[in-house]
Amino acid sequence: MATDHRPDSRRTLTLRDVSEASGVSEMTVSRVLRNRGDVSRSTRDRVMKAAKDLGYVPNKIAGGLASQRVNLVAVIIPSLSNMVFPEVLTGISQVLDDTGLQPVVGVTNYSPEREERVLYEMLSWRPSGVIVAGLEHSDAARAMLTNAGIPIVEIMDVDGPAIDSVVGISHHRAGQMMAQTILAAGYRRIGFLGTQMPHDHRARKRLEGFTAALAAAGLALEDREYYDGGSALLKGREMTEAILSRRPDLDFLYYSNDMIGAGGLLHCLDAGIDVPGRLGLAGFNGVELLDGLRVRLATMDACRLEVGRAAAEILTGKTADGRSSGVRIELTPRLDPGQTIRAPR
Amino acid sequence: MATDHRPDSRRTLTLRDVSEASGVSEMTVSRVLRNRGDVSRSTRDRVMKAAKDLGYVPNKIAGGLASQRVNLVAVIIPSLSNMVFPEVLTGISQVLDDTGLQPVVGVTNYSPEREERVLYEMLSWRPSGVIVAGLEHSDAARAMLTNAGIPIVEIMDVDGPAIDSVVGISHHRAGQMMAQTILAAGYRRIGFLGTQMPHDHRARKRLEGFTAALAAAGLALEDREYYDGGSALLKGREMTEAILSRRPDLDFLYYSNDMIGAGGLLHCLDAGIDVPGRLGLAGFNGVELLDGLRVRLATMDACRLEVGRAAAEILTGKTADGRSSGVRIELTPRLDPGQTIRAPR
DNA sequence: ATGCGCTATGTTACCGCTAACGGTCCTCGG
DNA sequence: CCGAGGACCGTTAGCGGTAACATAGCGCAT
Repeated sequence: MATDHRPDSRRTLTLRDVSEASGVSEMTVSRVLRNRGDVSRSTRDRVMKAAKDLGYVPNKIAGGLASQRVNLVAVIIPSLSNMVFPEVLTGISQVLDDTGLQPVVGVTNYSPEREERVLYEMLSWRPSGVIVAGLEHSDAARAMLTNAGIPIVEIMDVDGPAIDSVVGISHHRAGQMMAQTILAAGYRRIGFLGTQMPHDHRARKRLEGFTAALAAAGLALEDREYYDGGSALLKGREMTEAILSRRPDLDFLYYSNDMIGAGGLLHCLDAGIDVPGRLGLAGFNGVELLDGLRVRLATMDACRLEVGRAAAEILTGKTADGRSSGVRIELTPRLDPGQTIRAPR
Repeated sequence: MATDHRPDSRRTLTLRDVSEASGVSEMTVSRVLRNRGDVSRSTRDRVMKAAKDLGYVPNKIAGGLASQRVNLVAVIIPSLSNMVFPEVLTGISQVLDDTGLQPVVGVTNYSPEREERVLYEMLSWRPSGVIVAGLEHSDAARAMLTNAGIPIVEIMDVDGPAIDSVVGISHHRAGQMMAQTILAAGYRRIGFLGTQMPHDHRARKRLEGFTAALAAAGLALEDREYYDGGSALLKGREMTEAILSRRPDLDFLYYSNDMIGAGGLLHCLDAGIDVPGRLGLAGFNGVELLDGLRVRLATMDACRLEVGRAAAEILTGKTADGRSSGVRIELTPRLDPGQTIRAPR
């Protein structure tokens, strides 16, 4: 650094400074500041005052090393721009706020390599727990998680073996359920529009469940359209126009997420297409945005907030039996038919 | 914790384990793992192999205490659900990824008390820098920042005195600029729709700049509408309907953010209102979402990505003169007239 | 041979805090 | 009056690394 950052040219404060200022031992100061152990009311007040006057801020680095306990929870998610994950984070924070634990977020950008790096980085801070999105990890990442010696919660997805605890929904079944609903409504020529992300396993599983249900009815997807990057709403519009001009006979479009679904819906409304009569639409995630559209898009809620809360509760031992590992919670997504799937016939 | 988390019943590994496994001193292992100092090729390889085989993960708590350096940058923002902040974060990450520094995010929910708490918590980890949104802080928070002895960058806003460095735009001028554009287009009966957030100082400053420019032209806001919580898009719709039914004579609506602006635009389109002929609209932020609408909303880009990047560059000393404190960067927001402001007359 | 400079490695002394234990009063029942 | 037990506070010994300073070995010019 090129410049000085000691406004008052003092080195940073330590417990010793507070102890000298208040005339007690460092240990007593430590006890006061952590609110632990017996300290008389009078000394407590004196120490508190001294600490505040000096502007003392404890050093958790030193504290963590000494106590072998760190009040951090590593939260590893693929992205922050998806809106789904901030909502999960909100759930986590809600629960963690009451405890001493603090979430630290790492973002992987859907890259296994980055996940590995981020995880390594996080674990090197010796957090007291890890919440990580998804069940798919590199071998190295899996090994790190297994050997970390702390509770691990994999979230968002329950379709596969868990390392320790797991909280989420079955995306396979979610896709299935949506397909069955669509079929029950009489739609038959179905197209899919999704993201070009090989590492979005949950989207993949939804599609697998979806096509499996179609296959069970002797059907297959008629057409697909993928996108990559850019404004999802705009892409949804463009892709919808593209797929419909290619296959005007399609009677249903299944989108891998609500954002492109909303784009598609906007296109259909603008183009004067009869929704849900001639064409049905459905997305996934139950994003708040949809509430603002004139026509409500059919969607499925992935219980993001609840997933976050449950994961945090596991780490804090707030489970039914107080266990903080080996817990498995499968939530059931709610299917909201909105106004873009016609009534079953 | 109720359950055991030592799959292999070993305590967690330390440098000593690696040193014993590779037959060199702990110091040499430390050098290898940090890639610092001279170590022969052969021992380096041996140590690396041992570390990998054991699955050793360094303990940054101990390392940080010993070296008095912590590769963390505290990033303190009001919210994650605003989309603006994740984008700033992206900018920060882009720059920090190349350095050894790692961002740690704290969220304040626009509450000064929470900001103070989060800041205290963050500083207790002794980060090597702080990036904090806004110039308004409690006295205690300001004192902590001043005395932390590390570079501080306040971002998003330059209208006011900075503690150390600052990167952002002038929201006052942004509001002014928008008002002038609107006036130049001939609109005269102007309404405002915004959030009910006393602590969103940037929104407040925009509105102040906006009304100041109106006043300079002898005008004032004709009506206002505020909301609080819920889906911004929907609220935008509802508020727009409400304000227009109350004051059908308004010829322009200025929104405090793009999300409610987009909601308003959708309402107008659905209601068949002539935009921008009879009614003009404008928002703020340049969110990606707008690209997906049939009609592009007038907006102003707050240079979020650039703000994040510049802030991170200051902390890493990547400035013109290598300084990492006392830097001031004012960016100029771009006004995008979109298709909801008519041509100047 | 001598000593210099370099590379490669080891030793020592902490970093700031807390767990664990010890000590000192004081109270109070027997 | 004594000892047990509690309230309160101090002392000691690390936690797992790293900075800073040796130290050992080697090639090479003198």
